[in-house]
Amino acid sequence: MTPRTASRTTASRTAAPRTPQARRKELTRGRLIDAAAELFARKGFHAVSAEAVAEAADRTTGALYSHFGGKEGLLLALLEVWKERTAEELAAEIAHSPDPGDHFGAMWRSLTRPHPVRGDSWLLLEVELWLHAARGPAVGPRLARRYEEVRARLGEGLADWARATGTTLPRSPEKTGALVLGVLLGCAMQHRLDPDAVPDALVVEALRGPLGLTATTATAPPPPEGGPHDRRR
Amino acid sequence: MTPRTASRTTASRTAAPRTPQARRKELTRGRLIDAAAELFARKGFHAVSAEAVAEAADRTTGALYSHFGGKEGLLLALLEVWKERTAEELAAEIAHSPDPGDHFGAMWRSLTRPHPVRGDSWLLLEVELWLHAARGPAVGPRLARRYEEVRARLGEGLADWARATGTTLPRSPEKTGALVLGVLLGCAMQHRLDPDAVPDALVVEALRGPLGLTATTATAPPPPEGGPHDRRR
DNA sequence: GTCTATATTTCGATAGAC
DNA sequence: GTCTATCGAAATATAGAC
Repeated sequence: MTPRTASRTTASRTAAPRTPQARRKELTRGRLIDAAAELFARKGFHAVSAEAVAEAADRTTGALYSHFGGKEGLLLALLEVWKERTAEELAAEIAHSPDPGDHFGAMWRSLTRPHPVRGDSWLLLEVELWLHAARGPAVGPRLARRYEEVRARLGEGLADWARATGTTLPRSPEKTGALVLGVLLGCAMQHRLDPDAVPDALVVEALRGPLGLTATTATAPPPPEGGPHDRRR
Repeated sequence: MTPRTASRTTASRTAAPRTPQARRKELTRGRLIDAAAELFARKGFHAVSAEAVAEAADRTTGALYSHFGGKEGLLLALLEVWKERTAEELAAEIAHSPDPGDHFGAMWRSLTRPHPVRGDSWLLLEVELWLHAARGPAVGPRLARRYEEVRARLGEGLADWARATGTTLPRSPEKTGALVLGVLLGCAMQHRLDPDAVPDALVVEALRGPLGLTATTATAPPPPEGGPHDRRR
């Protein structure tokens, strides 16, 4: 690393910039993106004015337009940062706990519980971005690539675990990742509206299905005997 | 347009009204709600003006405010109609095909394929409404009740099927419905961004998991032999 | 009940000073 | 690069005619 100027061109990656101006620039960028993530998640993209975002970031609309060209550009930049962050967190989480039982529980909790840094708006932003992606061709392909990456990482992590434990995944890693991600997303959305309807244990146990494991495990006792099912909540 | 036959019996229910004024009123209501469903789904609630909705319904903002008091009221009315329609369709679908194999396939296709009457914006509106519900206390409890009803219907339909075939659901109907709905929703959202990543057969097969059926069935051939998994797309 | 017209506010985006 | 000031457009909601 040469701590030289490299004044005009794009600074090397997103590492710490050298000059005070570049520092200020990156700081402003980060503050605007963070504020956008918070506000877009809590109120929605179209319900938030560019001025509100700038104000929340302790900047003005001028800075916002100078950096991103407008609200739409800010959204795209947010998507990229969002993508990187999630990939990093996911990789760290997978590397951390090799047991998919704890792993699934951790993932589920990270989806449903308020996060210390990103608050409880994680799922809201995820869905907000999905809506924009499903509607417009500008955001669509980018978010599609992100989901593809998440599926791949997830699937490979599970494949590694299966290989290590001698098991065999019943499906390709990509398809396994798609199912796991689908269950997590669909259940998290229901959980958000009615937490009691989707207990933690239910999701964690159901996630074993895509891995080819039978659902009968230790956590939940099987139904007593003749009754077709229990109606306990 | 003189209302000659004032057959003013008590206007029973939401059936066809008697007087021309009432007819016109219900027609306007319906047109506004349909236009709102279409536009809210395609562009989002906050991105659509009240005037645009009224225009698409061949009415004016005055009529909209007279009926619903504003855009928010229109959204709430839409939610109620939406709830009834989905419940009816779901009940009809369940009653129609008793085999859950075909049943799941039909449900999945109805989620992912363009519908002749409601177009391809079904999922978009569903997610749009979810976002509003997750954000505001006005919409939240209403949509939560709707999901609860869908889970109950779904679960009971599956419990009936299980009882008829001698099988036993590994979980309560509510929990089974929650899992099935979760898989459908989460997979449909991925499918929307990248249809190839979530093949039809994958979802239909995976939906057997929550029913307690083993995944190895007729549709998909098991992996050849020693290979841990195939990487085919 | 519905329409026309409008009052009031707010938004997105830009120009120019520093 | 960032801020102040501002313009034109568009939004919500209302008032009054029919």
